Amino acid sequence: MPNVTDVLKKTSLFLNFADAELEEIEKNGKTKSYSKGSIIFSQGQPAIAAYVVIEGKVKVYKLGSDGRQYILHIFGPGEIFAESAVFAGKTYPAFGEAITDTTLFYLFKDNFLWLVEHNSSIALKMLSSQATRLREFAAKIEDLSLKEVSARLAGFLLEEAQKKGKHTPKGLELKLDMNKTQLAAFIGTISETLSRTLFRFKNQGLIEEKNNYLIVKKISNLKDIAQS
Amino acid sequence: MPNVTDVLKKTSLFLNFADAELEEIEKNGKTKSYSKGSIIFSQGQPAIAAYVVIEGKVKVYKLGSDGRQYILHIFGPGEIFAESAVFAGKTYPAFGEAITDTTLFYLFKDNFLWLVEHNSSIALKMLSSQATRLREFAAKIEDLSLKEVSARLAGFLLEEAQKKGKHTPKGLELKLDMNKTQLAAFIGTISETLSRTLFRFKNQGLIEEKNNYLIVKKISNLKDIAQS
DNA sequence: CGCCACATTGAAGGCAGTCAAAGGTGGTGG
DNA sequence: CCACCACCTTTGACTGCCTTCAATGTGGCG
Repeated sequence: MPNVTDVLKKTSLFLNFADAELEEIEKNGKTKSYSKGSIIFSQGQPAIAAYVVIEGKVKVYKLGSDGRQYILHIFGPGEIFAESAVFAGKTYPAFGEAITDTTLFYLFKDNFLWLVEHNSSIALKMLSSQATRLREFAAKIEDLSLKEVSARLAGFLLEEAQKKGKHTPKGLELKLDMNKTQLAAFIGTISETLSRTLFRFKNQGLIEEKNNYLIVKKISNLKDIAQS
Repeated sequence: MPNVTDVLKKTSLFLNFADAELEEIEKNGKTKSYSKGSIIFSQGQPAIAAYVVIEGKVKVYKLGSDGRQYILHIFGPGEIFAESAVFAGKTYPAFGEAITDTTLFYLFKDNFLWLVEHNSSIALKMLSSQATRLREFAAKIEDLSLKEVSARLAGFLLEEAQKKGKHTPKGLELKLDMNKTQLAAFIGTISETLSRTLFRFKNQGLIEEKNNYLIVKKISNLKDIAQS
């Protein structure tokens, strides 16, 4: 397991913090591990803490009455989540689940609020990161409301390729950090439809798939599809 | 036109502010009027200010490539909007348009950021209100992804009825503060589909419509529909 | 090898968007 | 006061994307 302090140091919120401050924060929180598939919090539970991912991956999702999920976000090491539930001061508005074996650091509500209140640098960073998330959500709403699945998938592929694609002779290579059922839930559809849409993209030569790797080949065509 | 100071006093952000502080804020901003249909800002423009509605109504919306709109929010007197664009520090992520004749107060970026930085009470209020908006957006995403139009409409009616419905012998009476085309865009559909769905609700005796007023009659049935 | 979760493929059906046209309503000016 | 016009709302017929249901394929692991 990675060192907790090391990871906290790298979370954007605590960048440039003195060691003593971090030590204080760490002393007031706790560390807990979850095995793959464990529920971290459920929608409707009182929000008792925000979390920093030390190791592993966490999905935050909404559940439909028929059991279908919509994945709002997947968080990895160094990222903080569920802060806004703490600020809104009520209950968690979604579910949190470990999708790999995961270790989390707890920032308990009262301590965290105190920290924000007495540290305007943190407050501003929080505001900025919340604003960014708000922007992401607005984009998601736009996509869901105005675009069809192929456009959403193309948009996702472009974003991922840009964020962490590796250049190869054939195109931008990228590895998904979730399985396809989860990807389907992330772009607001189901695995069958995703499968068919990917097939069409492959047929058109836009992408290629090779043992768990996707190769994005025709960026500009994908951009056209993502537009409309 | 209502008095600007009076309205600012009532915006949640500035509650309990001393007169001198408000005066300072007002001195640093400006007031501007828009006629119905005017664009206040466009998606992609640099965010220069946040706004407080003094009078009128403003819709904030996303535009699809085919011209269809999705309305993210409608703001009325005393509400602040576009703050998060200022915090994210980039461009406006959506369009803002006056849907009635409207007067706005401008909180210019630098002044506003200074204010937040030097006033932890404002920072916390902002965080809380952003968290609430985030929660609203998450609910919208859930609805769009997991529910069909009738469920979204039922949910909207219930929320509105609860928020500002007046009790009458026939049921909860409420007046929409937008036209039906806008309502359609708000719940993620188009006016034709909204019209048909409302017709079905009327047929089932769930609601009644009378010269611009809606009467919500069977709350529990609507709740069932909103669920699934 | 057999189990299980995940992925793919096929067929069928429905919800909702598109296109088109006919009401309805409010505002303006003659 | 009424005629006209622009805009919104409603209704009808049609199309298509996506979900649903069902069956088969695949890969990892005990």
